[in-house]
Amino acid sequence: MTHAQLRPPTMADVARLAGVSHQTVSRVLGNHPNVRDETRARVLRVIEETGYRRNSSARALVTRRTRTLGVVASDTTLYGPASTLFALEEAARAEGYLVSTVTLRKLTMETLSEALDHLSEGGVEGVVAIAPQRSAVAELAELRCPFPVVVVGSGPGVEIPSVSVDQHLGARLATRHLLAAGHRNVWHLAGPEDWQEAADRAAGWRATLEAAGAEPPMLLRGDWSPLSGYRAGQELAGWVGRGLTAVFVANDQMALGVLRALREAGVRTPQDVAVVGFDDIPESEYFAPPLTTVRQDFSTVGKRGIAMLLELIEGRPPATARRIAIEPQLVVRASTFPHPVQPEGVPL
Amino acid sequence: MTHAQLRPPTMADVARLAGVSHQTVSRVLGNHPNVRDETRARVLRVIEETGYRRNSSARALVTRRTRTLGVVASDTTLYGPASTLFALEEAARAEGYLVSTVTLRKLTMETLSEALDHLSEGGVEGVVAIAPQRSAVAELAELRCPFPVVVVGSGPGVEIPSVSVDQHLGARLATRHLLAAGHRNVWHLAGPEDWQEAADRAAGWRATLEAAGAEPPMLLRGDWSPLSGYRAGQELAGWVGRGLTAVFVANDQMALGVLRALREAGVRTPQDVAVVGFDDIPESEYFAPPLTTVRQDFSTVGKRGIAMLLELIEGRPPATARRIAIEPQLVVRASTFPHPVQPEGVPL
DNA sequence: CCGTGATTTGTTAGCGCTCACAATGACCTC
DNA sequence: GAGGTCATTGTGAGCGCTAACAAATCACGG
Repeated sequence: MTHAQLRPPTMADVARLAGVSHQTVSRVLGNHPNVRDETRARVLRVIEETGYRRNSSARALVTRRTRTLGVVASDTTLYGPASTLFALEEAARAEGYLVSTVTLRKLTMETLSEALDHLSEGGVEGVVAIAPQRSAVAELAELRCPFPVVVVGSGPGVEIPSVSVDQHLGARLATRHLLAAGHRNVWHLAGPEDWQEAADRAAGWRATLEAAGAEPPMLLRGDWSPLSGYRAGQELAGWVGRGLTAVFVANDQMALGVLRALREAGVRTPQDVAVVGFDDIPESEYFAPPLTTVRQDFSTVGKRGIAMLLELIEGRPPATARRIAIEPQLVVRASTFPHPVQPEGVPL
Repeated sequence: MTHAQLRPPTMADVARLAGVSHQTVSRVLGNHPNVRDETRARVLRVIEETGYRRNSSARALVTRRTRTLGVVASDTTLYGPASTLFALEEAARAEGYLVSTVTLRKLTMETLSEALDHLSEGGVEGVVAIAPQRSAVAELAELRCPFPVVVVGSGPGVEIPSVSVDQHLGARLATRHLLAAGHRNVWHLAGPEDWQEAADRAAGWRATLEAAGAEPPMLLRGDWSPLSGYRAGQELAGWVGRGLTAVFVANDQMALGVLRALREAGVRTPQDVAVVGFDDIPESEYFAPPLTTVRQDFSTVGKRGIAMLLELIEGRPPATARRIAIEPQLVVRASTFPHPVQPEGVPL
């Protein structure tokens, strides 16, 4: 590894060594057509020899393009945000952009504003916010930003360009699956009230039950963590034998906690209580029992999010709508019985 | 949200509006002491009104500091890398640096080299590589880089500055715990051969057994995934009753698969076979049964990694060694029995 | 052998900022 | 009141690059 020579070579250095003007070097690097092959080869050889690299700051200064995008995220150790982050970076890199990330411990107006400031200092041309909390997104709309912002992971209902998975549909798929398997009713362990996704999933669950003529039972709340699922599971165990036969849990991690609580209470899954999760984290297939869940395509979310942001940056006419919803998919495993009895008409 | 005015205001604009020279504006922004309070206030007011922001490219061009660090990672949906990434970004931001990430699907010489190129184009001042694979790290040492590189997560045995958790110690803690609980021998499901961490954990396991006078049994290999753990678990189940009473699994995800396979084979944990994992992912506490495992402090890894990189960048005399190993910690849960019998002397 | 147009190369002027240094004025000291 | 110090402000140069334009070179038909 060689580095830290006192002064890295400049374009002028390369030009001198190759016996051309700096502009010719610039043309070679820019793949300009009107350069004689022999000249190009000579310049490239000198570049190779000296290890020359264009100074990105000087370039950005004159072109007014930093080719850097920002991403603001939180909870990146969770599967969903981590996958989204990954997909965003990959999509941006494919377009020749660099991605700078700021990861927040908690998403509030201050932290969000600081994050945007920090990214702005870094000269990003636009920002994608992985912001699943409603309050944060609302504030995002207020903030005065010198660059475009796209929100990812917060459904519609915001005034900002957004890309997200159709949570309402996912919840309908999950609930319908349980009803179709013969359950008369479905309980729901929801995520934090402030999260758009949690609200959408709860709404989809409620709508499906009502459409099927079932009275939605008491709604429980967790905070996405296995622990909160465990606590809710203990409460749910108390309702077994009193009408509880199926639970739709708003994410897989909480479902894991629920499974443990039920198991410890002597409740069998799926014989006594069927459980459906949401996310399809890699571990879900190996839970006890393997978890039926709803899979989200984060990769598509990332690609579409970057595509939308670039449209905004480059001022292109919008090729797509400013609000995109991507379809999730039900993955059936052993924590539910697949359609043992076809019950009375469940509308799709 | 306001943006995309045709030309953002420059320092000269602010200077004109405030009736001062551009240099005075620069001084205000740089918190220079010798500016009269009244002048400073006037300048700040104009900055506020115009929404002026310093052009980071122009600044970087003249200061030769982009205040941007790069991170190369792979498998960022795994708990370990994701946590490390998070910790790195947080530590860098605390020092006023921006972090640009490149996430690789697979870590090879080409992809790594491309990633460093991409970051270099973006003008990073240094790079942290979350590179747990030995081959990749070896190549990193060969690559000619115009900036310093620090490796994180690959133990010692590389020629590059590195920060990592002491995997050997972690494996010793796990194995010793099982021996201390009365097991005569401990099996091991290792990670991929190419991974430094996998090798270190296997070495620690072997060393502990040999020190205790036990003959290390056949070593199994997985690829970190729950599925590979499940397959290995099926094989392990066949050895129950033939000397297998304890397994040390090289990560929690594989341990999850092992637990499922054992359960399906009618083997009870921990009564028939005790299991220890590695990582302490948030889910481990809710496995069936809750998993005894080894916790790694990724946050410290991140902080130390950034600290080391900044030392290298700023050419400071090394305040710390160029190879740092951080102590992991055993977390005992229900998948093992804690010390029911104190067996013949197990050396620490 | 010169004019015409295409190709290839060089020259100049900034991009917006910070640094080094010069200039100004206020305030002291003897 | 001359000379010195300090705090405050301004001036000019230049970081390394690209864009626009100017100049040189070449091919070739008349």
